[in-house]
Amino acid sequence: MNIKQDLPWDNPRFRNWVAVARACHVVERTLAVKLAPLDLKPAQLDVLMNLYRHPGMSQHDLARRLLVGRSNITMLLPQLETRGLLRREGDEKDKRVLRLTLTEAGEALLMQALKVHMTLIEKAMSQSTPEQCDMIGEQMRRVAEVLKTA
Amino acid sequence: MNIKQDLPWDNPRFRNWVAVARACHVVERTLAVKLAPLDLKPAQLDVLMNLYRHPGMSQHDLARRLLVGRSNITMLLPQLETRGLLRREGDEKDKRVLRLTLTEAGEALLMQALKVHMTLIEKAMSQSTPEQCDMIGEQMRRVAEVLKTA
DNA sequence: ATTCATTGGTTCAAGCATGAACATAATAGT
DNA sequence: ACTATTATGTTCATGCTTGAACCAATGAAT
Repeated sequence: MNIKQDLPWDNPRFRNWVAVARACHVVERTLAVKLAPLDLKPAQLDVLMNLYRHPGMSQHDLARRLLVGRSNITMLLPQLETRGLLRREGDEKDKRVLRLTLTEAGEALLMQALKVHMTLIEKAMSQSTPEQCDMIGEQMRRVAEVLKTA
Repeated sequence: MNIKQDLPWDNPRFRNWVAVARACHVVERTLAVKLAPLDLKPAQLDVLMNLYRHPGMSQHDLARRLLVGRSNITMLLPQLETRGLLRREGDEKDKRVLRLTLTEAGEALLMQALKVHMTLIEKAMSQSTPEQCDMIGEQMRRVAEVLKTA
């Protein structure tokens, strides 16, 4: 009858998820600091990474991949475009969509930023064995999957 | 010599961390939606949770625990205070600090919000065995620990 | 063909988080 | 006792993200 009997803090799943969230927060924050010398924010790095792996993406595709709103992309891209890091070119077939590709400069900056990002992640995950690391990734992919229908 | 040889996407640690970040993002977003009926944001819930577990905290302590700037707390609290969810009272000994405590209403709302949060986390982590879950929590605590000195 | 609905993108106002600059209180060094 | 340093909290300007309203292009239905 005591409501405090099943408080979340006694629940392993809850306690452990809090740890996940905190770790993410710390990594994000640290990444922002480490990227500052390149004049890049984590969100912008995400854009460059996705365009590198999927050249010719539309803005809508990019938004869905980054889990953000379309308007966010609209606000984000001009900064990168005027810096000459990417190109936006209208699609021939469908005059609504804008195809996005990295420029040479964009790729070059991305490579620098990736080095920073990699180093950080290496350090963060250095405590886990490869098996543990894979297991974590596997479970987290399931989390995202499960919540798609929620 | 090929720069693409050790691109991050071929690195298990990197790939798996991306999964962690995405899962966090999805959970955060879903939580925001589920909390909307209570007129609570995730950040506000974090405040209530921490005050429940550590009554009499100062604003500075709260900020550090939430991994957030002090000014953020200053901006966040008035909303909750005017809603009658918490009290801010000056410390007797040290006239700089403000001691924070939940009100009855604050605790009541917290309990409702916790039910929502719990349900979400249960669903998210339902795919993991207790052992996997504990291992994940353990590794993530280490991540946060390792990056304190970075 | 002509509507009607859908889709890609933009604009805009509002809400949050941040960091720097500030004010005040406490403390340490002399 | 007096100055200098540190610590708590606030203010403010800036920038990011969001969601709703909007426009233009496409596709579907009759």
